[in-house]
Amino acid sequence: MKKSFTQILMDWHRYQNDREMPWKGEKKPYRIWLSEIILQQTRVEQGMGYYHRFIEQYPTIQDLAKAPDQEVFKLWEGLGYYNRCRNLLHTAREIVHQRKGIFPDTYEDLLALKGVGPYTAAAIASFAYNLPYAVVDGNVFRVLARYMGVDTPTDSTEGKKIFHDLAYQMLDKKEPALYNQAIMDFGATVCKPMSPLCAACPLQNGCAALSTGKVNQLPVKEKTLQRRTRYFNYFILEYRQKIWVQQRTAKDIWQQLFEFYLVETEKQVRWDHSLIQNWLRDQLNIHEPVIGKIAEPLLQQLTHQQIKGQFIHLQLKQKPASLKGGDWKTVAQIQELAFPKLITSYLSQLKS
DNA sequence: ATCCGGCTGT
DNA sequence: ACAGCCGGAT
Repeated sequence: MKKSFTQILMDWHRYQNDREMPWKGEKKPYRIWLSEIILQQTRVEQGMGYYHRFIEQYPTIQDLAKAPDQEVFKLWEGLGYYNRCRNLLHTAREIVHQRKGIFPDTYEDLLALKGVGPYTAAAIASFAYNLPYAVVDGNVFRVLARYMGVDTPTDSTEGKKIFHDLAYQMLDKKEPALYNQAIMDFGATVCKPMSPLCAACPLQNGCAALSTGKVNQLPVKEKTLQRRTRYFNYFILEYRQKIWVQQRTAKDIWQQLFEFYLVETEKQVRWDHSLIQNWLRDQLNIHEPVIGKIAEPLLQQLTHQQIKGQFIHLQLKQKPASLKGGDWKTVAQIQELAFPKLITSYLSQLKS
């Protein structure tokens, strides 16, 4: 009897999969949920350290729920997609306060949690409770698209349905947790996006893409994202050992993170002393600033935008009355706040 | 220097 | 349908 896709995958997982992750085999829903939220849009290697720090600092969901926002954001700093952090806190508090700390244990209830979509609900349902839900993530799209030779775009409405149906069809209904882990690990280590290991692949015999030479063309995506460029000019305003910072609250990138005084411009500005002086005088009524370092612009690539960030250090002789919405903080206070990567990487390169 | 991969909320 | 980050690979 020929072995099925599912059986081959399960055998590979059992005998050849040596990918280790700290949450593998984990059964506590809190830990599984936490690891899945951290791993959304994030590589395992990058998320690992964050996972350990979160578990150490917040061993239970009660610990997380009672933590101050700012502390959690600081721990999340650098991971990106800061909405995930907001949703993480929201959901922790909801579970503790509305559900007596008891984690939901059905797919529908999991899906209703903020920050939990179909993928994460299926992951928690299967890993924590061994319920028969198939995860559909980028790995699953890739493995199924190649093995089955499906060229329907994965980001189309039709494609989503096709791949969900296929994923459920292939799921090992008796061992959903093991199967889901198997297919994702397989996609990550064998059926990789670039240079997949087809020669050593246990599924090579039945692979449609391999036999038609289309491995490198699958999976298909229909949308190519558009990027716009924005210019963020940060004035690092210093007055008596304190620096002015504000929290980002607008409906924009980096919500709830902190930043220095921001001047956003349409185009690259070539800042020189007279331009800076005029700008400060006209916009903030600041006179006779001591202009320090004018750093080279830094690039930050976001999902749909490219940020060109420039930092300019200024020491002020008087406290400007016209600054609104922010605060003067000491360096020690600033270290407690979470900043976007653009800013933390600028600050860290300052020291070195 | 540029490209690529990775889910959820509105 | 579209917007949100970062690191590693190329």
